[in-house]
Amino acid sequence: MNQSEQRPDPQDSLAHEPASGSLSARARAAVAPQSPYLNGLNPEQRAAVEATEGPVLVLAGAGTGKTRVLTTRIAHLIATGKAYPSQILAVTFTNKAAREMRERITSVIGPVAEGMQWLGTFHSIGTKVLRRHAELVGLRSDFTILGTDDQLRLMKQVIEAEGIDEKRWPARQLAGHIDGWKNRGLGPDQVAAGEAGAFANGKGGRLYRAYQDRLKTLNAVDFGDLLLECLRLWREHPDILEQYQNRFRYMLVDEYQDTNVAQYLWLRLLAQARKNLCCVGDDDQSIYGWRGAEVDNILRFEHDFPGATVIRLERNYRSTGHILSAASGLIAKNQGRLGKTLRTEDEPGEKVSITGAWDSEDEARLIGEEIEALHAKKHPLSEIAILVRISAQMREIEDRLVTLGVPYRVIGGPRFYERAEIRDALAYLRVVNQPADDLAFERIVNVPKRGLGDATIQVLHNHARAARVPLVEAARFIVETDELKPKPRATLRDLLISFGRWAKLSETLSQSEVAQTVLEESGYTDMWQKDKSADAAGRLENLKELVRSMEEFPDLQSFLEHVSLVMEANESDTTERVSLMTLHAAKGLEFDTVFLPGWEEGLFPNQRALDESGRAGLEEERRLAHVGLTRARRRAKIFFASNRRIHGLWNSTVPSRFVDDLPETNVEILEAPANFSYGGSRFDRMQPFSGSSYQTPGWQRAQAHRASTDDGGYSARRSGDRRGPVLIEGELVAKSSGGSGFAVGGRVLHTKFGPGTIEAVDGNKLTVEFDKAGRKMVLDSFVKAMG
DNA sequence: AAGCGGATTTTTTTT
DNA sequence: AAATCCGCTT
Repeated sequence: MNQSEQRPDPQDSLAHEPASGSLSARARAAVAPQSPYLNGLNPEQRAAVEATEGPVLVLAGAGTGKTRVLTTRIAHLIATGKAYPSQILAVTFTNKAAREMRERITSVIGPVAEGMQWLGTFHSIGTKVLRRHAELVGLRSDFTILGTDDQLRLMKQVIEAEGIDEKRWPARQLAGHIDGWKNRGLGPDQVAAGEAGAFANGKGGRLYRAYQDRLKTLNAVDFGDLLLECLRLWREHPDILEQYQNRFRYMLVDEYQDTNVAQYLWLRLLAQARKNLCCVGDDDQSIYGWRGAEVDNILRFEHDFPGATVIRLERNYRSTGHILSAASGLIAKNQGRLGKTLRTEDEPGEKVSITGAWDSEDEARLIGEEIEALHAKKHPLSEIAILVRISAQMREIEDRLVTLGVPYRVIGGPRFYERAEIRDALAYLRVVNQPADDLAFERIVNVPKRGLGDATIQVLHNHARAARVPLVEAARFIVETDELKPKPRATLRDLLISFGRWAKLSETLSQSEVAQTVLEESGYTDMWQKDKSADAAGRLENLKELVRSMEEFPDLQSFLEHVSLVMEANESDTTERVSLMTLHAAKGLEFDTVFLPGWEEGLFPNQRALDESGRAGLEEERRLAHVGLTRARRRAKIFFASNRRIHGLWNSTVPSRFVDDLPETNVEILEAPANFSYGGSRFDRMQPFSGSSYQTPGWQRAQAHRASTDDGGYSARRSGDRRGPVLIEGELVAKSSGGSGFAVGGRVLHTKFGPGTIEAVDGNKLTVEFDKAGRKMVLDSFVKAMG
């Protein structure tokens, strides 16, 4: 990064004492007494900017100007001379957020902001710290950062080395455990024995330790280590911790609700000394609990940092009245929250619409029609987003958009550097750069296929382990023996010669030229050119992009660093398109019009989230709904379908409880079949949420299971074997199903499932044994009584 | 060593 | 329905 040349700045002498009282600082403060950057802030925002000393928690609801507060606060610290740019630690979660913040600070106070060398993600800052003190935690400063795939490969090796059946105890699962431990700041020695023992008959802790040992041998770390090793470093070397505590006069954290325990500990160590820690976040937007984020961190802030100032930003500058009230009403149903009430001075605007569709295809069709109508009214497509709960919902919507010729773009998906072709290309470069990189070598030794399969690799491994040398070294030895069959032996020899040649090349050619050559001569480019699958062209495109982007870096080392932590696909596509993404990917974005399909029980709230995390899971799902709604500036449109195919099977579904959580005055029901009438649906849920009944096997699975195993007669069923609370019946049936009067034993005809016999009546839901389709639960409006 | 076919699995995703 | 994985065959 560019270092600031503007003025003397104690950037590299960590021991240099702060200079807030210095003449230069005071002089600089005097230059800008008016602080023009503070203009236009509302009182709360201004308070958040000016409360520079001590712990501060800024609870910033959606659309309340959070980023503005954060950037202005940094500008304020610098402009008033309270700190040099290099003395401010500013942490974000994504590189994108870090980049945007840097840009915005620059636009407020100019290029001084370039001197903020400690603005970045937890991981990039952790990397920086570790590289400086690598030897103290048993690494060399040029350690490599492993991606998920390398990690998995390594774990497989560890599991096998311990003589454990990888099929019974999959590496993926172990990776999950280790990841979880690292998220919680636990090293191999700190994991509770009972917990570690749950994996592989008590070998969990041992595998964790073995994995860490292997990482050290390879001079590698995984993402979790970037934080964990910092913790260890600081705990074991208080003098070094002190240097950092002195350096970081002010600390800021964005999206605090997403921090995990390790990150919390990391921050706490640093903040202990000066306590100038400002955390900005929104407990109502915590949606990453499933990957270790602890909402508790934000809920407990005042407790953890006594004397903390808490500032609430509740003025929303994004959405119109109805949307905001709908979102507020929804989130108010959550128990565990600090409580904020968003308000707007904007007009009420359109109500949030709720549309019932017959099935998911119908739903996609309705959305497509509305988009076309909006487009016809000159609504820019780039201001329209469709937010889904799970990626699987995208396909049908994409199909529809393609049919209609509506241009769209999918946001999210696999990251550029996670793609196989990029990882492969990088692996080649890693081996050229550092032949001892076993993981990289193993990855590409047989890509493209050269006939060096498992058997050959095994031989290499055996020698490498016996002689305690890297695989490449072992390979050099083996090709001189006759241990391998002639063919693989010759192939391997050729490959080694190639690597030698490429390494020489890198002395004279530029990095990107070397990459180009390696990819061509190794046959890698060729492999994709011969590939006839649909995405082969895209992959070649990505490889080109990779080679091109290398030109911007002085050496391979810094490029690899960049790529393992930062690199993203370039999204410089400015064409007019509708955006399609998951709700998770939508956080932080906003659009004029937002479509929210799939608000059905089981899908959203997601059944699995409920099964695995109970009430906490439900609340996180509700926060997700809240995030979805608050993405909309002027129009939010909710959809649900009565039939949806899940894993290839048609299921009839029931509107999400979140639909019922919306205040009636802020919504309008469109095209809803009679029985979806809003007032009624809130009273006749299939199964009101009540802890115990939702605990384990998912309601739907339980339902399905019951349907398939319980083939007893009516008597058993009629005698009230229905689990869970008793539902209000009768009244609504009479009201909504009018003359139909469905009764147990009656014959009905369903548009999709054909004829069947009613097994049970439950409000406006019927359990029907269909002649062809088996037992299903359907809404009575979708069947006709048969004579 | 590689490729086919049956079996199994199926959320959300950053670094 | 689809994609991925695993094991068996060639």
